[in-house]
Amino acid sequence: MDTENRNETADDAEAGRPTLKTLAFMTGLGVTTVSRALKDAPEIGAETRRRVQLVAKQIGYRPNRAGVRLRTGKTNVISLVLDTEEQIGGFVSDMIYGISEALAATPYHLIVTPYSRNNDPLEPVRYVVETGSADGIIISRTEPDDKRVRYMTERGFPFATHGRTDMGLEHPYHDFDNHAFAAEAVRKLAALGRSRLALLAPPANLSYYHHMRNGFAEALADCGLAEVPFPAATVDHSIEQIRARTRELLRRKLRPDGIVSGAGASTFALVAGVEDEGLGIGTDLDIVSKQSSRLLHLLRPQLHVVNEDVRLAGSELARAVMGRIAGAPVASLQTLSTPTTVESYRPGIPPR
Amino acid sequence: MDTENRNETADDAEAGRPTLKTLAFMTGLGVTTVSRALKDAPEIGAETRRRVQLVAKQIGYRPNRAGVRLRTGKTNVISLVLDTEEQIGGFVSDMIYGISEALAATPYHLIVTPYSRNNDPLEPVRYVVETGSADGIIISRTEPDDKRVRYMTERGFPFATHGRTDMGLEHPYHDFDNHAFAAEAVRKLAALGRSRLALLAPPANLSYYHHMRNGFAEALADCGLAEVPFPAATVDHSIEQIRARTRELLRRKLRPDGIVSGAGASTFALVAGVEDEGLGIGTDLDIVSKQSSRLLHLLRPQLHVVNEDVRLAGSELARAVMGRIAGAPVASLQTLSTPTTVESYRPGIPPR
DNA sequence: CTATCAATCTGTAACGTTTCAGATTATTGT
DNA sequence: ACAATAATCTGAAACGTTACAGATTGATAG
Repeated sequence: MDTENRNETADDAEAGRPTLKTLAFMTGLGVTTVSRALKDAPEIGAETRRRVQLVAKQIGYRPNRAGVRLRTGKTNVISLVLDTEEQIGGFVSDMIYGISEALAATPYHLIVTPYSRNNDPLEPVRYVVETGSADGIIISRTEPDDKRVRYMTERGFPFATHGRTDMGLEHPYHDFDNHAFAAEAVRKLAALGRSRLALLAPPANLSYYHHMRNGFAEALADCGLAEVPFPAATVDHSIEQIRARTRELLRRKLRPDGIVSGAGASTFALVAGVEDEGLGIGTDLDIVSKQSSRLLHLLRPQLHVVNEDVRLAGSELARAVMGRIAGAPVASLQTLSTPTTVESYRPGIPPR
Repeated sequence: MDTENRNETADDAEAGRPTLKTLAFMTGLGVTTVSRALKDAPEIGAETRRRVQLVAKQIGYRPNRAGVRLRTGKTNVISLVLDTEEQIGGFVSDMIYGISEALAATPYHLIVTPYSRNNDPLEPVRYVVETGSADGIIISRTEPDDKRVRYMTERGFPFATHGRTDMGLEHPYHDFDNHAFAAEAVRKLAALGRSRLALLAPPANLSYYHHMRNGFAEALADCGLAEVPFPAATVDHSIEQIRARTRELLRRKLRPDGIVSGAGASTFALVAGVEDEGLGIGTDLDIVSKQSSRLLHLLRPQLHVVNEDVRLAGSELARAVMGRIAGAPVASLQTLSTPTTVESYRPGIPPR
């Protein structure tokens, strides 16, 4: 037998990164056999399998991603589609860390696909799907009737959304229970004896606007409290805008004595506006705010906060897309994160 | 001539995403010609070139990345190597936005390669280099004598660092001038009549620790001021730790009347510590802090701040790696960002 | 009129992987 | 002893791209 010339000469396997051919040469097997042995295919002898895998481990074989991708179409990439107009707040870092965490023990890589809020949000999604540059997509800023969700669903492209939709389509998602958050917040303010509440809400096109608004409205009704409308500002506005609008809000004849804020960074502006008007947090009015980074109690200890774990959201979303790719039932890929109870610190007493 | 059967039949070019073969079929040319026409190779007729490019644009041809990558080894990917233990502060978001901005008009994609600070920082770099999963790398948390820099330099692998090194190796970098920042900060405090200054510095292993420290020390000497040592805390410590250490610092017999803080998030903790001790910012002592998000003047208007544009850093770094990949001279890929002058707001007066 | 040359174009092979359709054994039943 | 079968293994082809080494044409020079 001409072992000498079975799979090219030894030279081929010499330099550079080991490939299947290298393994084939070293084991004396065919490249096909090696390929199958590595993925535990059934028709490979137990000993051969072990032998191949041993050698592969020894020489540190890593499948060439381009080869796999070209042949199979599988990219082993998850794309995080990001709005780069995102306001201050660092929300995104945690999300990325969370995703990375979930991807760490898998062959998946994370690729960031940016878009500007001013452009069509469908554009980056279409790009990824059309060019097949990822196996799955994670999107945020989800809308009740979301073009992107429809697009990907129609094409059977795996994805998970940060936030739910409301269009009769089942798909993987992770969401923070903003309904519960707002309701909790209102009840807290009620317990504090506040009665005229305002809500600094998300922009009205996003899904969680409705959740938060409904939770707010329901709890308001439950507790018999009144709303002071505050439609002029959303958590998407700039710090300066929110600050200015807050001042206007507080100059009304019937100003609120309690505010629920949907985002940590916005609360910075809110507080500034309140104090610009010579009012005191915890005295003239109370604020309950959601936050993702734990800075608010350092801003003003009198603030009441509810923590949103965005890192967790990232992990969950990554798990969800991977689940979808692997064909898991969608129902098992939908998670809702329940807000913690409202945390309050007594002024002057540092938290544990 | 058997045009009928030149490059397979029409069927091949029918379904799915267009490839070079599709274009070859449509134009009646060979696949090689099409490939060259698209990249403006010299030996292609002017008309042919135009014709091919027109058709390509019309049908929305996009080169298959896996094909290119397999054939040429070029990935068209930049890897951002990230420490996922990063403290609060959202620093990373801006960096990513900046990089995305610079990559937007290029064929490059951004991939995030995470690592835990507890593990070997060389590990993710080695992974990328060994598997060839990117054409270039961006790293941060640069050290004066940086293993990663040495590793990549030895292998001729393109990279850019956020922060400079000091090991006699030329390489692309972007850095914020922390020396100038610290010096500016000290001068500001001197001008405010402060005389005993402390520095909340970065961890001592990082390059910019030395820059900041030296700037601090030099300006201190220039102004004839004294230092109150504060080695117990760094900007990498947790909020709680910094807060506690700050309290200890302020309980010393000779406490500082001015503090320079190297990071925005740390300043939150610093302020809390100061106020825990019953001292007032702007009265008992002044603080000059660096910040990347513009929240500090909302925390306490009395704070003096210098802004670091991390988004810009991201763009510059991306440009630098791409330059390196394209073979630009290293000297042209080293940028230093000069700090703005110290911004101060008078209490109660909202900033423009 | 032929040889040379430049200008265009072309097919083949290769990158590393997986799938397909066998080929080679060894094992079994009769 | 022989065919049938199961258990292993195998080469060739293909994914889409680019580099290499020509082929074809028309024009130019001798």
